[in-house]
Amino acid sequence: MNTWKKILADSGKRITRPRQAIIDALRCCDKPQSPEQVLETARQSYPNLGLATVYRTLNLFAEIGVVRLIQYDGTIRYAPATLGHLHPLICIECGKTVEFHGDDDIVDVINQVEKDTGFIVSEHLLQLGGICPECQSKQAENGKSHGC
Amino acid sequence: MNTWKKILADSGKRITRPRQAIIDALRCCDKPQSPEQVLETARQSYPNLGLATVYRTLNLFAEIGVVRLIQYDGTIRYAPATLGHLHPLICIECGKTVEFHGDDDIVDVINQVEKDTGFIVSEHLLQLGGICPECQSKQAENGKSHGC
DNA sequence: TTTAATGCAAACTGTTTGCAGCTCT
DNA sequence: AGAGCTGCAAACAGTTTGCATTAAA
Repeated sequence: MNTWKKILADSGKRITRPRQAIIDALRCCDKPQSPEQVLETARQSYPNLGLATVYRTLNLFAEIGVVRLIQYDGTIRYAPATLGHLHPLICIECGKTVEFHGDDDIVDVINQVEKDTGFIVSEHLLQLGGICPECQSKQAENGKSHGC
Repeated sequence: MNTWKKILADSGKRITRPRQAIIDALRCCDKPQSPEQVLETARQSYPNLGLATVYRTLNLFAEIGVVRLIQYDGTIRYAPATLGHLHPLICIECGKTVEFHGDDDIVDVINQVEKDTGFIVSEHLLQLGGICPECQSKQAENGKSHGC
């Protein structure tokens, strides 16, 4: 069974067509999307979806950990959250987002910071940005398309 | 000379009373603030400051690197940016923000990620959250005030 | 059948913009 | 003196909410 369905069911929420469409929309594209973009994409499979539902659903999904908020270009966007604690790596050319697992490594940073500041660190937000392999190739051969 | 004044002057911008008040407001409090909060604070020293000016000034300051945007509680707030590349560490109890220097340490993470993903990593966003020493003491002695 | 979830539209907040007057340099 | 900056108010965009209806369990 798909994990998000299980999480929803376990928290007493319903699995509905709109919610399916929204999850699919988030997954279809590698980029983090704004609510408006999610609406547009999701309407391809469920045409009379409403924007309010998108907002309500994204908030719900964020609460139960099915999607994650990403600070992207000064605004907050949404991307599916892989289980476990992963961090987004965003291509600054095409917006493609992949995830990486960096927790083990930043433990050192956190220990150092705790020692220096006296804080007890319990949360962290880590995002990286760079150029993905595809865009590196494109740049090398001077192409300049922007795909989704 | 204060650094922000130099940066402003060097980019051909003017040093005005409203801008002074806004910088002071950001510095008076350890917490990252919303534009509305900045307005309120800054009006204590410059009463007929307008909200539009706060927005324009914060945007300008962010562009030239005098303030930094911080994702705090789902919204984006502003804090003074210390020169050099520092990261915010935010107390989840009282909101107090201090900065730490973690670049040397996350170089390892970045190297690993580049090897794993093929990305060339050029930017990073790192924020930590936790409990500051003061709030640890307060918790220990069961106090529960929320100061600024 | 029961209650959560939805779609629509209206309300609301936060942010940007146009413009006449002001102020830094 | 002149360009940049400001305050005000109006415009705008993004997000939330109320309510009658629909659909999941």
